[in-house]
Amino acid sequence: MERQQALIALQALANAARLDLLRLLMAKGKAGLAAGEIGQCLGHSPSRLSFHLNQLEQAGLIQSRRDSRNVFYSADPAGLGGVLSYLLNDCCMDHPEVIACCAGAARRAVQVSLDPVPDESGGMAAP
Amino acid sequence: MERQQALIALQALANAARLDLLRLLMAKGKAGLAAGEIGQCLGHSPSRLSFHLNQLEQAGLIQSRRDSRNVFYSADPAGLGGVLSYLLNDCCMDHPEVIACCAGAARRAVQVSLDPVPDESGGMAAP
DNA sequence: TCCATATTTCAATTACTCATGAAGTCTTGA
DNA sequence: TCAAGACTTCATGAGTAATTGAAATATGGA
Repeated sequence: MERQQALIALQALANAARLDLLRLLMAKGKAGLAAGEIGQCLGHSPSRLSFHLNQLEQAGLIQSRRDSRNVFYSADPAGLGGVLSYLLNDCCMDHPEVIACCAGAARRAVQVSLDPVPDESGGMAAP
Repeated sequence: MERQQALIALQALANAARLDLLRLLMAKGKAGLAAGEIGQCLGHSPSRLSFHLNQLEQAGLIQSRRDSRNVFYSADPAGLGGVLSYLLNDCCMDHPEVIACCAGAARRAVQVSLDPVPDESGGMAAP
């Protein structure tokens, strides 16, 4: 991820309404949630909600798909992953202490995403 | 790290000048850099620089100490670590796919900071 | 076709962030 | 104690972001 893209994503994250939104969508997984349901969950007006959803989508942090009358929004894990990766690798140059501070998460990360790999015969991580 | 604190840190990060600042200070390590030198490196006016340094300090991302006439600023690795940890753990609930996206960093993280992770199947896909 | 539901867009307003330059504080050395 | 250096703070103005409510755009069903 490039600096400019990371900056856009950080700006998207730097807002309470949007952070709540992302958190909710992360919890809901791939299926996501219809805009109306999100609005009910968080108590936002339709236009306010639409505004923030749009910001998050522009930033590559969420995705949308239309299903009949509803528009379903879901978190894009790669988007947030990219931001984290940018901060960790590029901005901090993998500074050991930064890493140590989120090592709990990082460790689970490795165990979750890397451990179950049986061999490397062309097999990639299965996300 | 709590949501409110994470939000403040994200707001601090969501600015090009401050991201550059943090990156520079990360590179300079514990010793840090005097405000004047930073200003020369990045070409900011004193008041502009002071404004952004203050934002970063309020957010817990950098620290300052006075040494004679100079004020030295240095990155606080725990601060950024906290934000990353918040995003990874609390916001994403350790979502495997998010984690996979920064697994390269995470993996180095674990290797650098923690006892060895039991994974010798070697060639993981580096994202 | 007409209506109801779901969501987005628009315009206006308010609130906030950032840059600038002048003035102020702190510290050191003459 | 005075002057200079190194920063910070303050006041102002420009630009940007966020909220609101009304109007517009889809979509599906009677």
